[in-house]
Amino acid sequence: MIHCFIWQVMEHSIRCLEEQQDEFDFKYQTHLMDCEANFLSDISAMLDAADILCSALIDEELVDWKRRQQKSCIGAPDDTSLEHLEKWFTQIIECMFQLQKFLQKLDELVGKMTYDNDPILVRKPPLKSRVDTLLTHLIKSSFVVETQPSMPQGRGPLVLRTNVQFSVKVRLLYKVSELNHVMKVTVSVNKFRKFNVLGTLSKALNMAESMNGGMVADFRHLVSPSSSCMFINLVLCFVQLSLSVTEELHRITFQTQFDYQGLSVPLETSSLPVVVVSNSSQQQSAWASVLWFNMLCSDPKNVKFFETSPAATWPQFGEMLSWQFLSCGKRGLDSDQLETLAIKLFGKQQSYDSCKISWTKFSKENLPDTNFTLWVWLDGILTLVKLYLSDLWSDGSIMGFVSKGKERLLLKKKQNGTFLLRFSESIKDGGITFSWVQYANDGTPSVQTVKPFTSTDLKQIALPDILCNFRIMVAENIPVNPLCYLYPNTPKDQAFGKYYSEKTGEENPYLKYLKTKLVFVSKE
Amino acid sequence: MIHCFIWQVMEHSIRCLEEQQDEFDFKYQTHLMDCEANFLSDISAMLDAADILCSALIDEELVDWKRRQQKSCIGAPDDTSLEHLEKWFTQIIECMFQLQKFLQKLDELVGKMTYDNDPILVRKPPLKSRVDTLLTHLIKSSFVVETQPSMPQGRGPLVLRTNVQFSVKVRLLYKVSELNHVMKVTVSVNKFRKFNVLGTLSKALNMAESMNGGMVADFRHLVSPSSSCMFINLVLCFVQLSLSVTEELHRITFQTQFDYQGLSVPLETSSLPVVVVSNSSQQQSAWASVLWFNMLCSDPKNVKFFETSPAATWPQFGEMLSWQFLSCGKRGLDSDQLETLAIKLFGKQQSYDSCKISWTKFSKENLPDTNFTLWVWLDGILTLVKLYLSDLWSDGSIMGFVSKGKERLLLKKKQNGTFLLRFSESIKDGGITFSWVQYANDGTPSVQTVKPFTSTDLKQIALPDILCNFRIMVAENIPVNPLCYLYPNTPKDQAFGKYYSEKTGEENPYLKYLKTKLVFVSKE
DNA sequence: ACAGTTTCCCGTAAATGC
DNA sequence: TGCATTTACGGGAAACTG
Repeated sequence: MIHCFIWQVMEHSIRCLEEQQDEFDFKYQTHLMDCEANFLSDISAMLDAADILCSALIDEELVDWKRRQQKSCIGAPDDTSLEHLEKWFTQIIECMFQLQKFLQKLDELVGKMTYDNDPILVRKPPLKSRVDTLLTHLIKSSFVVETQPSMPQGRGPLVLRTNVQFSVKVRLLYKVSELNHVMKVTVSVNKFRKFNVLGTLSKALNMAESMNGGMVADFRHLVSPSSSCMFINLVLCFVQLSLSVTEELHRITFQTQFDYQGLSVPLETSSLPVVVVSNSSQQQSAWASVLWFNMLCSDPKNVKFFETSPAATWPQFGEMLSWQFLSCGKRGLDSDQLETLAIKLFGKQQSYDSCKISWTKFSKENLPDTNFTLWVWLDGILTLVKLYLSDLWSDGSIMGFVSKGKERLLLKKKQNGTFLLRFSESIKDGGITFSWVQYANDGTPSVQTVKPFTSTDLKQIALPDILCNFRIMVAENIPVNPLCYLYPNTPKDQAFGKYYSEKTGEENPYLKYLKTKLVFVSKE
Repeated sequence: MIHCFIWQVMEHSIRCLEEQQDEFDFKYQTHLMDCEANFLSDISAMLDAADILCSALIDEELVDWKRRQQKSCIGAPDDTSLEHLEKWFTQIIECMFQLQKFLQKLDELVGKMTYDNDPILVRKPPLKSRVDTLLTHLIKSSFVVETQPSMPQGRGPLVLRTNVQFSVKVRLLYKVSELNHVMKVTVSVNKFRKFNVLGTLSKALNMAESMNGGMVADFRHLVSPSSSCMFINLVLCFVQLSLSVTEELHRITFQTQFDYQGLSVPLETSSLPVVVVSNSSQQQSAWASVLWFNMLCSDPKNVKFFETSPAATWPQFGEMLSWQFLSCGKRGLDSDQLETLAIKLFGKQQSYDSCKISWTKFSKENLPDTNFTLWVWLDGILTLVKLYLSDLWSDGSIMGFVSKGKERLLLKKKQNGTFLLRFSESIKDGGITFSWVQYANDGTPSVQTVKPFTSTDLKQIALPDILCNFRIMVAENIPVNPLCYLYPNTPKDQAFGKYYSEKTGEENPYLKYLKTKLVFVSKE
């Protein structure tokens, strides 16, 4: 909303600037001799307007975009398109170049016929310098990382693995075809540990490679070289003593030179901090670091972030968690689910807004009665959802986060055969279980829970099929399926029918054989 | 048997040679002046004996050992220890060096006091030359590849993968501690395709590294370099047009220099042909090539072996197949199983001894009514046996290769619930199925077969557990296990009971949960 | 388009370092 | 010795290449 308004203002301001310029142009053509002083005043006024525009653009819009990009990296559904920014940067920069040209024309005129006290002699140089400063500032700011470093199949950006390709896009927000393929960008990685970028270390900005027409360079490959350490490394190691590899933040820096219209500006930008791992077993904790950094810190240069143990408020943390589920299963966490988690973390409270969770609690200390951390637990569930449960999760069929006590309360109020799906709290790599209510002959309800299914199980048989075919051997040795209604009262087949993979078995060519079916059974 | 005899003869001959030498030594000390001529004759006689010994050793024993090594590479249970050969080579070479020394001593004597027609002047040089020739021949022959190139986790030797380490041992059969760590060996690979050996291209022979005390060098890493082709490659490509990568045979050659006791001999030896693959998906056909080569060809230099389409006789082929099962499951193929295969290949015959199977039939042409070759079929079964059935296979509980017709005949003669295990003929990656006989109320037997289980199934549940828990839902919806006796009449639990993994389920910590069990069921 | 071949790289296991 | 980190590489899939 606010953005829309700002955009309108922006558009309007830029149009004004352009109109001013047209007017100026007209005056220049017709009345130059008469009113030089006026022109200079006009230019000055235009620069005042441009100053304001620039700071709106660079200090607000661009900063906002960078924050949106950061949040988007960790799963927030924010818009990160650069369309508007590119348009504005291009227009303002074009205007400034025009102004620069007018000032040059004035120089030529001055050369032809000058007189004492000519206001141009006195007032022009500071104007020219203002234009140069503005242009330089604009162009420097327009060199940005459009797509943060990421591995093609990685779970998210900003986690890189040695000896595996990654790509990153840098671009100029000033779109001018003359510069296409001309600017060479070089990359470097700060070397806490010993990393080198392999492959082409410099590459030309290339308009064609960008999806939306910007100028782009992409780079690949990070390797641990075999060269020996330098002394400087030892010092850094000392400073970083307590940090693990996945808490080491690295900046990938891009440098290039802007040479155009007589203006020469060295450009530099850098990625958000990246975490470098050597094996995919480290990706889980690497991603935790990326989440934590981008949730809490907007300064990409702050590579010492993890030296101070930073804490998050519950609202920040809950929102970030919700983004993770959004990324993995196209649905965030609802308020009940979030409350279950808040109670798990802080105990029952009036409000959780001022509760804080530390980095240590998130990813270092084990949860009570387990040998894994909060993040390991949640990430196991996220992985399970992503790989095997995304349909059910996005349907909202999985209550997921609900305490055993609350589960019992909920089910006991419902009809026989009502069940719900809940994530295991005691399984490290993600487990999902179901509980159902059944009534004894005397009408007393009892709630039963099955041993949680893990990714190993779900790889074999999809959860809807498990629910469909689950049987309990009752006393007479007759198998019975105790699941009828998904809580609160959706008939099982209505909730899951579309995912049953049954009908199969026909396509197999072994018609002379008896078909077998793999099913889970329980003995009561 | 024959070998034992030869060994005895060898031992004896060497002892004779040594005794002759002692005698000679004695004479030399006491009567030299008297009977030079006799000495020369003695030396000559000794050389005659040594000649015979050498050719027995080099042309027979060493050749036999090399053939045994070749067969052992493809799974034959042959002994490939080098103990005896090392002993004999060492003893003979030591003798020869002694002789050489005596002849040198004679030189010194001749220097002191010579007379015309001294027989030494005339007869000694040819003797010395014979000693040198023999020694050179012995030492050249004693440089051998003790362990053929293989990857640590490879399925067998002689298949190497680019960018994966392999090791190979070369050694001298002449054991002399003075040479330990002195001889540098260099490796090279003939470059049909563009391979380079990375890492240390030369390495010192090292006594310590050998398990049994010989001298050993091992090498690692084969990589495809990025350098461009040479013209010569084009020519070779043309010649090799119809050969696939896995039919390209490469020789790894080792060179070194023997310098000892004034004798200097350049040594060279090479591995059996190796097949180089770039991905494990090529290992199957690579191993087929290695099998075929080493079954049929004893000339390691014959890298053009696959240019002529070589055929094997059924006895050769069947034996080789049996070795494969021996390697994978500690039991070869019995005559019934081999006959089933022979019938499958050649139809019913009186004798299969003169039947031939071509390389094409083995590994190029698809089996009738399938889209895979004979080797792909067999290798799938071998893999299944190795990974999931080695116990049952080595127990002999798996009949495996039996035609459906014969199966029916066998079972119909047996009591109700008799079953047997058979490999699927129609599944590419190995499948095993069971068939059982059951009698209708009127006493007519019928044979039923279940859909084959593949490695995917057996990864989930071991075959003994499948047999134990298999149920058929009979009309009243009551599950019944139709399997009672393993053919001919072993009670099921007696054959498989020791492998049931049941009793488990206790160790899991989810006691509050209902335990589930994954089982295969069939509807009749 | 396509098949043979290689490259890429995930994830397990083992090795290495500290 | 135990834990943190890296290396090795099997095997599935994608990319390459004639």
